[in-house]
Amino acid sequence: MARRSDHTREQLAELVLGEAQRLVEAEGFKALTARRVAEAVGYSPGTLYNHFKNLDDLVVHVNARTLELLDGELAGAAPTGDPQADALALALAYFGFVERHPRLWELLFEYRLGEGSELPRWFTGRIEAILARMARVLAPLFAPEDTAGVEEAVQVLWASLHGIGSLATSGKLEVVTARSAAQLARSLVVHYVGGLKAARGEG
Amino acid sequence: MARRSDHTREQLAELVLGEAQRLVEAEGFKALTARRVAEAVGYSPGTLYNHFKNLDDLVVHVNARTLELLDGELAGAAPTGDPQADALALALAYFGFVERHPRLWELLFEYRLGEGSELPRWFTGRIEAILARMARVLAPLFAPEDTAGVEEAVQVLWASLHGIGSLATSGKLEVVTARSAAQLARSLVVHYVGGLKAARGEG
DNA sequence: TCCCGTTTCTGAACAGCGTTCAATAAGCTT
DNA sequence: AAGCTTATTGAACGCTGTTCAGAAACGGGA
Repeated sequence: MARRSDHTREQLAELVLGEAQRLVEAEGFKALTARRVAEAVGYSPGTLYNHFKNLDDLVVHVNARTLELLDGELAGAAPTGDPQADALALALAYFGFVERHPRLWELLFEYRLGEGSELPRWFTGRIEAILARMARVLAPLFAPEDTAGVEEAVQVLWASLHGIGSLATSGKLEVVTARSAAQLARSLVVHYVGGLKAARGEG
Repeated sequence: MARRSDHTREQLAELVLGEAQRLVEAEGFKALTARRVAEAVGYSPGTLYNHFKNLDDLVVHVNARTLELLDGELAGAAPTGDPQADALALALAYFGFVERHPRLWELLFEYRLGEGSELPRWFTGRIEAILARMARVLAPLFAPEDTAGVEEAVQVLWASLHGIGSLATSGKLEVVTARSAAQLARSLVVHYVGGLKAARGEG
């Protein structure tokens, strides 16, 4: 029996999250089972349920770490003030992350939680922090009071990048063509933001 | 024991697909289990494996039906010759379908097949037929010989619509705001196609 | 040092999953 | 009616998430 003095509560929770992350990166999220995580950390399956409500809860916490990673990646794309160039830099940084951590990205965005599991507020808050990065670079395209316009554009770009990543990681884009996800992202950002600029120029 | 004269091979396969579809529409794709489908059609679980290679195979066939439905929906959006208006009509028809059949759409695009299951060619062919609809309405925006340009634009729009649908059906967009998927699709199409037009005007 | 209350961990158990396959039943042909 | 072919069965295997009574380990006081 693993003795509880081996790790403090928090150490064990971190250990579990780390092994879960490793497991997903190595074998995809279908390998993330209670028994395999338990084996990896050297505790019994039941112990996991003393630290996480259920597997969905564990997944959410792994995903929180992934969001941290992603946010760090996006922080490397420093805004220049040109919305089109900055949005493109964010999009390319995003796909740099997807390419480096495809399976963590899958767990973050493709894993469907069970019916009983809602995303906690602290989690959606972290997503909003990432969206705020995009909002900042797009803001110059809109009138200062038009926050709804910025929000809409951010959501369109965010969802669209997500779609490109989704089809790319599931192999459903390569089936149709070998064109890379990053190239599609470039086309999306260049022309969508171009369309926004054109609309603003006319209005 | 169900007697084999109750249904011909094809009747039984159709019966299975119909009940599987009903099950998904009613309870989501997590309810699509071999035992429940078997119970619904009045046969034993093992019988399913005489008609389908495995559950993934069954899912692919249900999805083929869904693609049929979707294609029929999109056929209702008759092209007028104006790329922007026609692409928008296709996108709105697409989300009309997503709203009417969210769970079939989930099974089609969010269900991940197992490692051993590749999408059959007849299936990807049907998807390409749908993409061809979008290609036809976008073609006027490009030089006649620029098929690569059309292809890229089609894939960008297809993947982006997918992303909007994905975040919408998983509830990850409503969390941030109540703005509807269709409104985001409208913004995407209007400004992306607008950007394409602007780029063509300059080039 | 011993005891006791508290916390933590265990591992067997339960219900469900996809899938396989020997045995069985049903239908067709002669 | 007998034989042959095909379809169906349902038990079985190894997996899954999750629960919980019992056991083990710890911390504090006597």
